[in-house]
Amino acid sequence: MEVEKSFLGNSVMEDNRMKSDGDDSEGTSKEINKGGPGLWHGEEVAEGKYSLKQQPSPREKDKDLIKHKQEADDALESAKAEMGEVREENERLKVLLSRIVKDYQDLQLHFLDVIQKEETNKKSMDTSTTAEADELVSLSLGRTSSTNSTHDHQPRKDHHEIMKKNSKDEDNEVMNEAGLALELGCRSFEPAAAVDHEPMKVNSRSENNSSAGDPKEDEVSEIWPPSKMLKTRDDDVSQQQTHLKKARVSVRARCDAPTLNDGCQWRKYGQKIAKGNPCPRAYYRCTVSPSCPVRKQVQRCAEDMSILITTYEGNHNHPLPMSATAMASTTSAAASMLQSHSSTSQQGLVNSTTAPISSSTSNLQGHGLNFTSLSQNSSRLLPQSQFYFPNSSISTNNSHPTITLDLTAPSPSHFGLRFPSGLPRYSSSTCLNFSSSSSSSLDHSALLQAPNWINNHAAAGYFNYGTELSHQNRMNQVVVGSSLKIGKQPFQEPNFYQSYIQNSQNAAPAPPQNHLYTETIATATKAITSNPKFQSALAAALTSFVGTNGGTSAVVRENNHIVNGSSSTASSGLKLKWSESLTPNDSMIQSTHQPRTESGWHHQAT
DNA sequence: CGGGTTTGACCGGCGC
DNA sequence: GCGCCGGTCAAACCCG
Repeated sequence: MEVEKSFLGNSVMEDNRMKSDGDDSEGTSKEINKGGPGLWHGEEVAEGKYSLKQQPSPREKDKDLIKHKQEADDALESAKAEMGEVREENERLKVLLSRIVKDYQDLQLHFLDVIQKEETNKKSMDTSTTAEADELVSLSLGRTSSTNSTHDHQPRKDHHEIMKKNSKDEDNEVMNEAGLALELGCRSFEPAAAVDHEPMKVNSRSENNSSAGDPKEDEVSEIWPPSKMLKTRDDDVSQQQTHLKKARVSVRARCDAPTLNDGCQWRKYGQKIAKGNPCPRAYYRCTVSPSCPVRKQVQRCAEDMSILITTYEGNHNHPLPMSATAMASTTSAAASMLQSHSSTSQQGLVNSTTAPISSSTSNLQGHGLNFTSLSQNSSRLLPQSQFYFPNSSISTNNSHPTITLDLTAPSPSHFGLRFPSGLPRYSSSTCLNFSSSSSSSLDHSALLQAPNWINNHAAAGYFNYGTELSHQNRMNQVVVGSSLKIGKQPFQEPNFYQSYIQNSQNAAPAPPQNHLYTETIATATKAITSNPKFQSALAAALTSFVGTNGGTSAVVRENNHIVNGSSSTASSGLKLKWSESLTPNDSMIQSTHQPRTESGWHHQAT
C-alpha cells in the first residue's frame, strides 16, 4: 500500500510539475508581451541614432514609425500565435501525462492484485499438508525441466529434511518460506554512513538505524564479519546472527569459463576438494580494494559440470566498477533478502527500492551498500517498492544462510518463448557475463546499460534480454513495448550516472557478439508483456526511474529443491547477461557434461 | 620483478 | 579428545 501511495504521490507531483510548467509558459507569454514594447523602445533608440546621422525629413520619420509599428504588430501577433501553439502543446502534454499516470496506476493496481492473489494462494497452500504444499510450490513456480533435474538428485528428500529441520528452529521462519516468499527490506540510504569503508561500519550503520528506533533495521544488516556483530546485539539478535553467520549468495549458471565474469577483480587464494564434489572448490577474494572482505567460491556442479556455482560472501567496501554492480547488486539484494525477517508470502517478492544511482560515488558500496545507495533518491518518492526476485532460494547449510540464484533453468513456458528450432539450447562455450556490457568503443554512457535480467534460457548466442527504460521513465512515461529491448543495446543515460562513471575504475570487457533473433525477440516481447508476472515486475521496474528491470526465467532452488521461477525484476543497476556464444566446437555442444581437468576450471581468476 | 596461482600446512568449528 | 571438514595462510612457483 505504501508503494501505491508513493506512486500516487509521485503522480501528483508530476501533475503539479506540469501545471507549474503551464504557469511558466503563461508567464513567458507575458514576458513576450512585455518584450513587444521593449523592442519598440530599442528600435526607437536605434532609429534615433540613425536619424542623428541621416537627419531624415519628418515625413520620412513618420513613415518609418508606421512601418516599425506594423512590424511590431506582426511580431506580437506571431508571438501570440506561438503562445497559443505552446499552450496547445502544453494541453496535449497534460493529457498525455494524465493518461500515462492513469496507466501507471492501473499497472500498479494490477501488480498489487497479482500479489494479493499469490498471497491468497500461499495461504491456501499453508493449510495443506506438507507434501501438498511441496507440490504446490512446484506448481506455482513451475517445475524445472529435465535439464535441471539432472542437477538435483535428491531434491524432495532434502527439501523435506530441511523443512523438518526448519520447523525445529525458531529462527527459521524465513527459511520456511524460502522459495515461496523472498523479500528484501531495503532501507533508504543514509548519506552519513555512505562512505563506510569497513565491513563493521556497514554493520554499525544498521546498528545506528536500529538504535534509532526501528528494530527492523537489524534485519537487513550485513553480517560480515559475524563474530563482531554478536557483540553488539541483544540476545535475540545474537541468536539470529549466530544462525545467520555469513550470508551467502550462490549463483548457479551455465558457464564454461573458469569463473563468472561479474566485473569484479578477484584473486585466488586457495583451492580445496570439498566433500561430495570431485570438482575442486576455488576460493577468491576481491582485490579491487585490499581491505575488501568479499570472498567468493567457485565450484563446478558435481552433477552437471557445465554449471558453475559461484558463491559470494560479504559486501564490498569500496566503489565498484560499473561492470561489477550488476552482480554486486544481485547478490546484495539476495543477501539482504536472507537477512530480512520480514518475509511475506509473496512469491519471490523482494521489498526493495530502486533508484538512480546516487550522485555521490562514494555511496556506492557494492553489494548491499550499493543497493541501499541506490535507494536514496527514489525513496523520497517511493519509500518502498517491491522487487520480484526470481530465481532464489534459501538454504542453511553449515549454518550459512545461502540464497541460490539459479540461472540454469530452462523455462521458456513462462514467457512463452519459442526459440527457432535448430538453435541449440545450450551451447558449449557458454559464458555468463554479469558485468555491464561495455565496449571500449562506446562512450561513457554506453557503460551505463540498464540492468537487464536475462532470460537464461535464451538459445545459443548472446541474448541480453530485459527491459530498458529511457530517461523518459523518470517522467513516468513508460511504454512497455517500446521500453523492452532484447539484445545488446547500450543503455543511454547521458548524465544520470555520470558522476559514477567518472569514478568507474574498470570498464567491463567487451561482451561477445550478440546473436539476435528478431522473431524470437518479438515473440518474447509479446509473451513477456502479456505475462502477469512480468507486469508485476514491470510495476517494480516503474518504481525505479533509472534502473531497468527485466524479466528472466530461471529456477528457484530451495535446498536443492528446484522449482521454476518466472519473470522477475532486478534491482537497480542490475544487469544480468546470459552470454552463450556458439563456438565451432561441436563436440562441446553435444556434451555439456564433458568432464574437465581441474586446471581447466581453475587456472584463471576473473 | 611484480602480481597472480598453486598447494601443502594450519586453524577452528563441529560431530562423535 | 579426536577426526573430519571447510576455510585460510603463505611459501613456492609461474607468467608476462
